[in-house]
Amino acid sequence: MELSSSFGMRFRHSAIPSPLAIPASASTAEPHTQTPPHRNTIKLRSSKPFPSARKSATLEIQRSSDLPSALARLGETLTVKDLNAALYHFKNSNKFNHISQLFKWMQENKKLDVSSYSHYMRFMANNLDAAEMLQLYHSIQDESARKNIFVCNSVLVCLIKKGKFASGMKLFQQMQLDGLVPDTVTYSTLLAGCIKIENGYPKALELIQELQHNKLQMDGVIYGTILAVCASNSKWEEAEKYFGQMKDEGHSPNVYHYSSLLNAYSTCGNYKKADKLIQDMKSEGLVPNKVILTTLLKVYVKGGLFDKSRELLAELKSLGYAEDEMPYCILMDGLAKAGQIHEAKLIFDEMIKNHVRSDGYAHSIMISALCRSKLFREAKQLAKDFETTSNKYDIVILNSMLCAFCRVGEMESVMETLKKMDELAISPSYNTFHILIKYFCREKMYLLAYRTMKDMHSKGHQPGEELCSSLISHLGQVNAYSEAFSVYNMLRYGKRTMCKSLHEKILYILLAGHLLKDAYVVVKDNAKSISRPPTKKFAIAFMKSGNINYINDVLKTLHDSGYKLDQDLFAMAVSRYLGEPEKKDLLLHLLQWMSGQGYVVDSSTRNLILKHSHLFGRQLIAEVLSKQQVQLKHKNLTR
DNA sequence: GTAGGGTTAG
Repeated sequence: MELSSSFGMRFRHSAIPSPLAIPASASTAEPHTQTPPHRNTIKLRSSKPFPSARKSATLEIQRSSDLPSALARLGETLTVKDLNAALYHFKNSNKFNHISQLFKWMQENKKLDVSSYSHYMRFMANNLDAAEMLQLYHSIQDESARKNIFVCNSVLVCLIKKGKFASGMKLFQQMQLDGLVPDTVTYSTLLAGCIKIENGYPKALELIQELQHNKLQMDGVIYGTILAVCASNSKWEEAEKYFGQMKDEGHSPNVYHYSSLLNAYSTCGNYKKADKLIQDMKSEGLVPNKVILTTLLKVYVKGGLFDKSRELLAELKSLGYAEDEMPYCILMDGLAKAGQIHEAKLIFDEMIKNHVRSDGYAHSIMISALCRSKLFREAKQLAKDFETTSNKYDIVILNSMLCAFCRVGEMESVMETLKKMDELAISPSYNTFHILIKYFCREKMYLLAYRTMKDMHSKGHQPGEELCSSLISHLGQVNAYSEAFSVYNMLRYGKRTMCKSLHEKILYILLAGHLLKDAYVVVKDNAKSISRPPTKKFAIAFMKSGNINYINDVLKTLHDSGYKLDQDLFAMAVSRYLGEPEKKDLLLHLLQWMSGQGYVVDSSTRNLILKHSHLFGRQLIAEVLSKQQVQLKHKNLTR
């Protein structure tokens, strides 16, 4: 079930309309059967006819408002070079729709060369998504274009910009197999992809090694990129190493290099090194810019130097570098995380007073910080303020608001926020679900919490163990046994690790609900994590009322897991079998198995079996039991 | 006339 359907609404899953949709006229334009009149006449009149005809045709194409028909009329006149120039022209006048129409025509009419592809890919890097770019690349017939360095780099730039590092790397490897010889641009492009990915540093190192193996020289941009990778992976020592190496090789660092090294110092808040770096930078004649000073603020904040941070923020303001919310966000987030929530709020208030541009980050930080400090009413008030003053929503601000509304228990505002999410076609995230499920649990709406978790799971989010564990307990308490088991299974078959005690917890719940078959699955898969008392409880329950066909299996499973079976269990099993004579084979099987494992039935059970032996075949029963007797005597003798 | 690098929330 859908999360939103709990509230009588649905999240839309509308496909994003492509801004590049090509009008049908582009491909279905009437072919012009008539030869344009001026073409032949010019040809006859002039000894150098084409340049001027082409020039006017090029101009007409460039100015055309109906590009497809202009192309149908004049396209033939133009050379590939002219068409490439037109692409360039459209790019300069930001006519991206024309670029795609023209390129499509060039493809259909096979009037394109290597630079048509590389230019088009460059120009459209922001307008095409990764899949479209890949499709375009793979559609290139011309082998020399497919392994051209400009073309390959352009495709890779697009993939990396769209955050598709893995597919970029895969394509890169394929390109090399196809004969591409990568250059430093290729490597800096791929390295840039390592900045944003998890664990990017080792991947960056591999690329650097490969670059060196290919006898390519590291240049200023490569150094800039690896410094950024170091910074985003909190590796300031490595960043220092590259910074020094770069200078040793004669590349003088620019503000980018300084800002990355500075950023590398920020994670650990090493303000001494940061101050020294700023001094070095100034003595090299470089002037700290907005980014440098904002990053320095981050260093001070991380280092806990809040007075110095406030001074620096004042300096940023006086320089006109605090016109958007970022420096305020850095400081207030740091203050809040250091427990100085009221100091943080002062910075926030100052920001509001100064009418600083905001995309909602500041509100999101403050609302979350207030919630963390359990100041829910203030958090809710800010969420309400944001609603009235802004219309810039994203999933993070929506989650912050939702959290605040949930914490003060304002169901109506919660619903409004979910509705807004739906209207804006912003999909709920992992955090959205967590916030809602926690809220429903607090409100004792356990089945709604359960349905929300099902929804979450079906959308590909793996709920956290703590939340699952608490929901399992609550569902158990309200006798929702199979729902509890369903939550357990989401964890069990998810990628996350789970605490061993959960197996016992669900086992008790399943036993309370008499879901013995499910209980057996839990015991079978996790016998080693379950202690003796619940195992015993399970064994007794199963012998009493579990499916008779599985009784032997259960006993064997318990035995194999190291559980010592006692006489009571055998007595119960035997009495079940005696009640259903058609299961006599199972009883015989059990008695034989017992002999094999050194178990013996006690005398009263033995007598009971003998009393009913006519049902099973006296001879057989006598044989099996006497075998057990021999064993018993042997056992007593050796004791 | 085409290509590559830096800062913010959960």
